[in-house]
Amino acid sequence: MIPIRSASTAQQVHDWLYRCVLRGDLLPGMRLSETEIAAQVGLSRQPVREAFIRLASDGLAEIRPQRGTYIGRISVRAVLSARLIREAVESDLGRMVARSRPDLSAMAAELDLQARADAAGDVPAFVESDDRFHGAMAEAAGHPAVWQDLERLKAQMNRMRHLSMRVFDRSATIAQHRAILTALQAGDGDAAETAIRTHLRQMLTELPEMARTHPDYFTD
Amino acid sequence: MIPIRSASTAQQVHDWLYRCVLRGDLLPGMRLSETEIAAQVGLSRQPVREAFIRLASDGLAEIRPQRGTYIGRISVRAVLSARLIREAVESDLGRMVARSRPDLSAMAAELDLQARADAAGDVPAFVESDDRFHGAMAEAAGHPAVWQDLERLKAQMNRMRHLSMRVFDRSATIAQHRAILTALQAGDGDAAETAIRTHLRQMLTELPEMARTHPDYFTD
DNA sequence: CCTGCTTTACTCGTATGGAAGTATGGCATA
DNA sequence: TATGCCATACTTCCATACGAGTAAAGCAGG
Repeated sequence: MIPIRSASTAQQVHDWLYRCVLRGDLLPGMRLSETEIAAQVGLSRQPVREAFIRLASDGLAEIRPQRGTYIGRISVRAVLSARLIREAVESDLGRMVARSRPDLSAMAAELDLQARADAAGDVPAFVESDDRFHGAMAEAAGHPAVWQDLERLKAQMNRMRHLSMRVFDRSATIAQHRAILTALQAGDGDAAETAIRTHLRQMLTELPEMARTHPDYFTD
Repeated sequence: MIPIRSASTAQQVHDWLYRCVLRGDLLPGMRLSETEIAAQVGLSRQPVREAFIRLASDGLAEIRPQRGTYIGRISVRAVLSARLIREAVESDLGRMVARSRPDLSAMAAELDLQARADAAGDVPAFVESDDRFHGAMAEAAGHPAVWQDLERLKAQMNRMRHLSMRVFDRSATIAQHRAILTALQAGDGDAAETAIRTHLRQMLTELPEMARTHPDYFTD
């Protein structure tokens, strides 16, 4: 028999809240009430409370003792750190891919998806495909586990991107992705690194813009 | 008035357990009982349980529903991922330091500490100074927050190092650190990157060795 | 009108009891 | 002896109750 191993209720609540925060359904600074959520999902406070603890560990919520729990604001510093880490790591991964010349059809497929999502104006689909594009590169480099680690760091970044991708030019992102893929297919490590760094540095201009537009969503 | 804000008891229990795991006082595979720990620290089960949840979020414990909570084994994959990420990030940080030529006395001070700790055979002190050495480089590069992020990923790695540093040649580590510092002081970015990558690749030989020596402490 | 205290309602934090699930040992059986 | 069933003891998980601390509203006094 297949071990379905339904996760604990508290874990399920956490996963639900986690997605809500990343998708922007729960906005920075918003208040989270244990009793309120508990009533919504038909549970007692305890599992909800434990879900909040997990959420705080993710850096997505802030538990202020005896005061209340709030959705954390997007930390500019955290986004910049994650960005720097991504630039360094993905540069190395890109070089590995360029050297070993693996199959890159997965990345190409995501590129097509992005074009369609852009045309349809489906922002969530675009952002998710963007993620999978970079994940596919890590996979092609033979280090899928590294992408798992980056996912955690990227949490804060993703929240911003769900906002910024509504505003900024998505076709520019697609062009940058295409440049990366072309360099990788050509096996040109230097060009790949350059393209990757250029692409990820795009965020350095987007971030201050978003922080200016939505000052109450950001901190630091 | 200074907001002392004594952390919640659950948080204190978590911090205590966290240190115990990293120092190796709690060994991989060991069983953690809510009731037992609760009795030890004179609390009820609930705060201990919440501490376990935090510990699981850190990847240091594994909660098996209705079965028990166990200290997680050291994931070889996680260590390799963290190592790859560190190599990429610290290479970039090293280049930044070499370019901007900031004050590096903090790194030099840690180097001295390591020599003394090695002579005294104080392994924990050595490992902690090793950490601060790398942290000081991130600080010198102007990105202390990046090191904060790496600390989380390094958790699994540190557990291994507390084991391996008892076995392997610590003077070799010191020599590698000296090479890094020398390159940084000279402002030689290429040499710094080479030294950093060489240093961090040392782990690629140590890890399989440790996994072979302590097979029941590792997984993957 | 403004200031300061008091009350009140709310929050999170902890303790405890019961429910559901799992592993283990003993026992009957082949 | 080997095997399968079953009762028991143990675990985590959830619900509930109580306590401590905070914040804000109401009110008295200037």
